[in-house]
Amino acid sequence: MVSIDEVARAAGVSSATVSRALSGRGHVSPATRQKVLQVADELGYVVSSAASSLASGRTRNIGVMLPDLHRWFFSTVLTGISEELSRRGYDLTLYNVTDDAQVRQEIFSSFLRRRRVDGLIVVAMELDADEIDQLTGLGIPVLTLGGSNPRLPGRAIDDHGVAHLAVEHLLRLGHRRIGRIGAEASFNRDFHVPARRENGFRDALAEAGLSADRQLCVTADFTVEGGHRAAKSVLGRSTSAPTAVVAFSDEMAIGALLAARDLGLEVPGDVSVIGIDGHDLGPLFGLTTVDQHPLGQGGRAAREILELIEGTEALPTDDADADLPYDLVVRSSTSAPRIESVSAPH
Amino acid sequence: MVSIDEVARAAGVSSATVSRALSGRGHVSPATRQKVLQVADELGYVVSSAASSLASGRTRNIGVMLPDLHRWFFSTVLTGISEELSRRGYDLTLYNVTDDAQVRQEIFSSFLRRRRVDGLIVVAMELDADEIDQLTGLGIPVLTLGGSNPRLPGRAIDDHGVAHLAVEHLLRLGHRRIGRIGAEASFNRDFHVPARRENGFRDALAEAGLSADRQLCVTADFTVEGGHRAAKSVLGRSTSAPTAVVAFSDEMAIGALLAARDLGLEVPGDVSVIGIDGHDLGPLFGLTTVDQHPLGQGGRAAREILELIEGTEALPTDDADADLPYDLVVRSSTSAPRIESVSAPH
DNA sequence: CTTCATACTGGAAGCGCTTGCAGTGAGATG
DNA sequence: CATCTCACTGCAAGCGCTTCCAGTATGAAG
Repeated sequence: MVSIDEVARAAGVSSATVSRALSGRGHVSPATRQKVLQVADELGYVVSSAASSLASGRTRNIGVMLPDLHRWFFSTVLTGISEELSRRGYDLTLYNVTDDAQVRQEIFSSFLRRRRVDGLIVVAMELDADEIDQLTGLGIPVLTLGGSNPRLPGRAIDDHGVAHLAVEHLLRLGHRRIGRIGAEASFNRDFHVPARRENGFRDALAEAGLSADRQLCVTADFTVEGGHRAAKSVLGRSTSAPTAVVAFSDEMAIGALLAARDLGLEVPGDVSVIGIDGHDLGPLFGLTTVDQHPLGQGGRAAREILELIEGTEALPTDDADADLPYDLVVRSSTSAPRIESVSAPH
Repeated sequence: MVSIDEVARAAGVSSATVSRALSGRGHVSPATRQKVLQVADELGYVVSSAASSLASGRTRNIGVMLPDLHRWFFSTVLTGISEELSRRGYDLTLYNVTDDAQVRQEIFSSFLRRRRVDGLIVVAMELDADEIDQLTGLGIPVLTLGGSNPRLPGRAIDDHGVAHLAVEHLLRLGHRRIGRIGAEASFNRDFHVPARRENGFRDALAEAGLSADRQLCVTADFTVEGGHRAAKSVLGRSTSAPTAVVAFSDEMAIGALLAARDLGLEVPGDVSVIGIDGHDLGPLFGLTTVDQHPLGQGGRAAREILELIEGTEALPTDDADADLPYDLVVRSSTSAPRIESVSAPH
């Protein structure tokens, strides 16, 4: 492995100058820089991250903490983060927090404290007070994504608004009996997300003079299987089945679509289904959804954490509280309910 | 941030002894070790990875390179690796290689050369000679998974055998017109995998005195959507449609299942479908598959790379060439073909 | 021509650990 | 009792960079 001294010797300068030429910090004459760059390239010199980190305190590495690689949303956000970071020359260290409490504990008390990262992006995790203390005690920028926490800066979509929009869409189509596939509170994941969506769901109904029918509201675990199971119980009702269902994730919505088929129900004829996320498979299933652009969220989070780290100027705080964008994408899984359901004659 | 010297002072020993007590290298009396451990814990001391790496040459960090986080197989393997590594106190740096040739080039020529990792696991990637040179030039253990390469040690399933087993299953059920959803060669991914499965497919047919019908063999991109599209073209044939289809991934098989439904075909009545992988959603779809246990593959790869790095004994080479295990899992997507197809009267 | 500011460069002091080496003391051996 | 062995410990030299500081040269300003 070639060291900075070899480059310095070959270029006829000091190692200090090589360091400055390569990092862009400090003054180096154009000619010298040119020469150093060329020599470094010829020799295949790449700075040792350990030595550089130790001397400078910078690691050029970002940590990403998330609760479950298997959910589409997380792997998509991670992809977005990863692409942006590699474009900017940063490495990515993954902290995949499992349901094992001891592993989780270990991540907070040991892994993160090795000073391996310059910044941390925490995706959709519910953190307790101790954990937040540990994160703030790290002395590095921490950004949350999709799980807002008053003590930590971060971005999230307006979960209330997202659910509200989904329900609104169904109401506008004329639905009045609307089911809901929500989510259970989970040890690892942010339980505020389902709670806020729940409120959006209820408020939208309330504004239309309706109230949520407890029997049409079930919970699942954000997965296709969970959504399938939950939908079966709601849609399989012999009496007063809903004419539409809103699922709090696209994966659950897809599960609901499959459940409807299994039950011999036509979508959207017998029942409309709307999800939240913007899943890749949405087009294939014709799924109407509220797209929250997870890939873009990841890229944006990456850009913002780098801004926090490298930013010469102060953070654009005016922009800092802006909610992330989301859009209703109408496909073929929603339509007006069959005429007999629209208004019950009295 | 507390340093090793502070721990040393508080414990009344030298920093050398603290280092030895915490790392377990060298001799430390039980009493001293006890004391150091206790003090370190009280002070919340965690070793600085940069300083430790620079001094020792070890990083306690493993790199994982894979071509696409979105495919179920990769995120599952990654989960398996991640769990095992965190259990062993290792960090994980992710190299998510995109289709962008420049990004890929950059990963090989810069990112990997920062000496940030003690070992590298390369999952299902096709590497050219230059890239392999660059990997071997890293001076660290490199392990491939699911994309065997003669110049790099690694594990893979017997792809020929896997496809052979899938076809065998269909043949045993009495199928004779068997379609195939294979995969296109891709810039990033290992194109030997589809090629070997193709051979397994053909050989199994040949052993039954059959040959592959070109018109029933299509390719896709390993995704649900791709499988859906491909299956539509094969199953939608007005004449001589296959009675069974083998897909080279479960995601494509699921796509095929959906396509069959869209076409009004019953599975397995009108057409049997079998996949390869062991996808989480297999049970939900009743998908018959050849399970290759990706989670276990990840864990095993992690264990092996650590063995390569820390291993006191030589690698158990007798075991080194063993293929990874796989199993036929029969569910409800395969059955005997309808009687009229079994043997055409002449 | 002198004075100053400024661009550029090199020397050298760390960054916070690990580990080779040497020293100490205690138990084992003859 | 002398000698040896060996577990234990501390000292100090790095690991390969970054960056402060000081020194030189150059051009501008007075």
